[in-house]
Amino acid sequence: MRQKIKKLDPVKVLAEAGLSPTMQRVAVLRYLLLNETHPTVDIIYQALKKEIPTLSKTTIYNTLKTFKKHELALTVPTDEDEIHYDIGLINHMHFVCKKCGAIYDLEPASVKLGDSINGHRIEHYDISLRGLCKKCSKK
Amino acid sequence: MRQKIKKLDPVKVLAEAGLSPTMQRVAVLRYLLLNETHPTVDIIYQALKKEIPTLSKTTIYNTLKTFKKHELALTVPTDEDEIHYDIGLINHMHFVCKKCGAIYDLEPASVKLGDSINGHRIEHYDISLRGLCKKCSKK
DNA sequence: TATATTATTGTAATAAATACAAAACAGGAA
DNA sequence: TTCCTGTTTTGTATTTATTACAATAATATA
Repeated sequence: MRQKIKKLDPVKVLAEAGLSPTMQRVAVLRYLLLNETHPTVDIIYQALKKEIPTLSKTTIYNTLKTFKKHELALTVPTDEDEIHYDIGLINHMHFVCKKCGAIYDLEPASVKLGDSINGHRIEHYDISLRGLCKKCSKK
Repeated sequence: MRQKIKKLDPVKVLAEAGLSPTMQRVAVLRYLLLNETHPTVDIIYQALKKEIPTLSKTTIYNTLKTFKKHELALTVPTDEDEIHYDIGLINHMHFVCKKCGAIYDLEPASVKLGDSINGHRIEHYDISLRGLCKKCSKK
């Protein structure tokens, strides 16, 4: 599934989301499309500063917040204090290793405690749903 | 399911986890058992300071970290910057409202985008698995 | 009781994230 | 093109959640 993702054109994806394709947004989106590393804000900033020397960290924060609102990016819950981001164009499951902290992408599938997926043993899971709650959708 | 949880004795639960039942730990655990509010560190601190005036916020941090390691507590991924905690003795699903931020407990069930559960419309989901990854379990 | 280990406290430090205002940029209209 | 308006980026200053650490207190063990 990553292969399909990697071929997407950041400029087109931004246009479809109704966002102007500024150099900074294109760079951040391309970084998310091409990398499976679930980067933090700082990792993205350090990487892109090389190609855009005037880049500001605030821009990365703004851009990711905008992407998240438009569902182009999402945050991966981990036990660390820094927030990890991933491309949001497909639905993932994530496996986070308790020991080394590595984050793996998995195809959505039903899960049970004690099962293994791709050799990763599931000791715990969080299923977190988002949307409009009953009260808010009545308004 | 909350009803069963509420009747648990914090002292016994701590003993079973191999943790000494200090006044502070009992208070934090009881708070998590009795409240369905998915509190932050600060909310717990403000509430317990009334009964334990010498309480330190660092203790709440330490205690929750210990609880998490022993799987008595878990963190609920939200889009806010403060971490929300919940009792970890049963497996939950959580629904987080994008508009009002409310967090609901749900019974684990299979989910599909666009479905509704208890009137809450699922627009997005994160399935986050934890455990030992393939590499780490080989060592 | 005495001793060793563990837990708590409070302050100081860290660092992630935000607020804000100025400058730069993009896109549309004339 | 040129002007105009709203949007985006930038950089600094600020906020605040979280951690580090060392001293004190409490707990468990012999």
